[in-house]
Amino acid sequence: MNDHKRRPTIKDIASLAGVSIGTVDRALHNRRGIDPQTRQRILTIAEKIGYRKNRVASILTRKKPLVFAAVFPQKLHYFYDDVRQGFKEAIEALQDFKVYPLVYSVESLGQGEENVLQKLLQEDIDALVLTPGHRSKLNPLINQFVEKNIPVVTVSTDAPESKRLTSVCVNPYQNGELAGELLAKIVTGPRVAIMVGSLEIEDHRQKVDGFTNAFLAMHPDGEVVAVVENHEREELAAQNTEELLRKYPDLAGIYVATANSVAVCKVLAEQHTNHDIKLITTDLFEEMVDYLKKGVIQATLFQNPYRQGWEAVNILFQFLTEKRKPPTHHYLEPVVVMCSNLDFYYPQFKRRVLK
Amino acid sequence: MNDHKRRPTIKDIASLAGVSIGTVDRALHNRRGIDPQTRQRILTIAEKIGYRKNRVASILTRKKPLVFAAVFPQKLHYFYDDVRQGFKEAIEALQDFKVYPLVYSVESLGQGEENVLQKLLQEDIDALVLTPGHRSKLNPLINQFVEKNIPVVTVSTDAPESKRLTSVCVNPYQNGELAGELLAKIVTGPRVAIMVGSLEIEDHRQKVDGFTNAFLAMHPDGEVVAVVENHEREELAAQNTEELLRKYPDLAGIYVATANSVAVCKVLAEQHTNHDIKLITTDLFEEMVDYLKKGVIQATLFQNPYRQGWEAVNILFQFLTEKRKPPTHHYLEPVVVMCSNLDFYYPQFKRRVLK
DNA sequence: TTGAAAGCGGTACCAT
DNA sequence: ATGGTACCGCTTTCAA
Repeated sequence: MNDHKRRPTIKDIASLAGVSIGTVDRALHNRRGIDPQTRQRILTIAEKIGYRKNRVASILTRKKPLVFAAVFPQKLHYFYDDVRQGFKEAIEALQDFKVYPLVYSVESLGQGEENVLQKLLQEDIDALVLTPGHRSKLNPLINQFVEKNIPVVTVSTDAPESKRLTSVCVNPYQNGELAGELLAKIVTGPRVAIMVGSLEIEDHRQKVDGFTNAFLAMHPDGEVVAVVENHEREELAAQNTEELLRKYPDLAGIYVATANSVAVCKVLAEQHTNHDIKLITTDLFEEMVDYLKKGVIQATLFQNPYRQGWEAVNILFQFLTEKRKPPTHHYLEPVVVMCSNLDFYYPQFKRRVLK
Repeated sequence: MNDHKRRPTIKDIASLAGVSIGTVDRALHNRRGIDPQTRQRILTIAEKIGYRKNRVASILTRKKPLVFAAVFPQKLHYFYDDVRQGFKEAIEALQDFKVYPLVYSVESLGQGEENVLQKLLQEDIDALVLTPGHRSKLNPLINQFVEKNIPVVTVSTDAPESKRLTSVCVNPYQNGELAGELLAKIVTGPRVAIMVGSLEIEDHRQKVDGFTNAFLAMHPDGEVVAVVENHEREELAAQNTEELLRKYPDLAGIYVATANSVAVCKVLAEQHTNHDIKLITTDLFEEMVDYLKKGVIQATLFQNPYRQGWEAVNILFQFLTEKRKPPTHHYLEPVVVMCSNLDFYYPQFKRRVLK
């Protein structure tokens, strides 16, 4: 177990096989210009002595840098800025391996992504990270990159029908479940409501499903009395909230499955004296901190945007440098954030850089 | 921002300064045998062109492997096996950098650590990771390693008076706070109790403090009616629990700040019909899973032992390869684990390996 | 004090 | 089809 025996190198293989290191390289990398016999012999030897290539050395000899391109939205700063930051810092940590960032922005999710991707298709990049807004339009574009041998990883949103390598995100269904379980435990009455951005959005629908299932499973006589859409508009969110309060005077909890929860908080903070409504929200940004501390928000489910960007880079790096194929989804854990662990995640959870 | 300009190398510095790369190396590493004038000149140039050494290349030239030694307990398998696993896999991921593990075990925390460390002092190791049991006895030993220029990182427990580089752990006070806040939100009555292993243990005492403060702050008329010690003995834990139930028929919650919570669960599961007691526990292992699913345990605070081992390795690696000094404490986030996010952490949370 | 050169473990390209 | 060798960026040793 405590082995520090020297790792075998191509030289070892070469001398064992009685050939040059050039030939060994040919055999190992399936290059042409080598006798199938010798290749087989070399591969057998390599296998036998447990050869594994030294990535450090092989990277050192790479002449062209690896360029990792990214396309992220600007709007919803609190979220995508963190994704971008994670992306950049992950690359920064890989600088010794000659990895460089090439970052593009679109105004908001789904706005002009095609243009940027078209432009990127001309550039000489080695990998692509993006948050696809319009899947149906983007799928063919994504596939074009893949066909050019440029792996693509989606972040936070997905384009599952495309040939992207993997998707880094928090499983929305699980996220909903966690919210449902938590609210079921906190709530003092059986009736709760859900607010989403839009039920058209797959992510939001899945959160609703996960929440509903978990809440009903955990709460003996629980009931989800309403699912309302705020279409990411503050006034509508406020209006919806007031309506909920009026319509269900005994409402015991609300789960806001989209990031736009501030309007809800405002309404609840004002009406606070009359109702005892437990609020579970999604994501984390500045305006929420006070509401968390004041107890208007009981807990929020954090999706770790910084880490999403970070992980995307590392998945791609591993794929490019050692052909390691990731599973089709790379799910991060949703995190229950309350007052006492807020500091870990706000203003921004800096993953301690590994290596 | 999108720079892929080639990073400057010592060669660049050399030609700019009109010296050989050997001299540049001497200047950069403060080696002897160089004119202070030239050194200064070289350092200025390096600074000006923003030189940063390529760790990949420098590691490649290292002839001797780095040996990372570890001493972990065997008992409390569910916890220390994960720490060990994290330690090993982190090193595995660094194998291209010629890092090798040297793992020793002691039977349980504080049992015979001195012997093992004495033995290790003779060996040619480059770094040491351990879970110090008896601090007072271990401090001088730890310092001996440090004085031999072998950095030491403590994991999960600490030896703060020693010269260890840093300690990787979950801040027990924060852990307690999180428990307190959570229980305050879940509980249906004001009176709760705490069970620890022993109040002699700093870690447990801090959890008690953190819990108490947070619970009282969050719960308007909350009251911590008892703090009992189970001395990590099942019978005692069971006995204590029964006593609590008898003495405080209105008990609304229990926080078990030590890992030994199964006995408590058993008692509560039996008495379940009479009392509505919310239970928050610590750590996660097999026997707890059922109790979580049945709702006997409301939530448990996971301390991510796997990641603790992993992080220790990477902190040491960074320290050794780039002199990066970590802060005196490396706190990991305590994680709220309930049914719906259990899968991420059990049987064992495998951090997706980065790079 | 300084320079030159070998070598780490691969890759790439030339020559044979 | 195969061998030889320069080179990536740095460390280390040996000469000068």
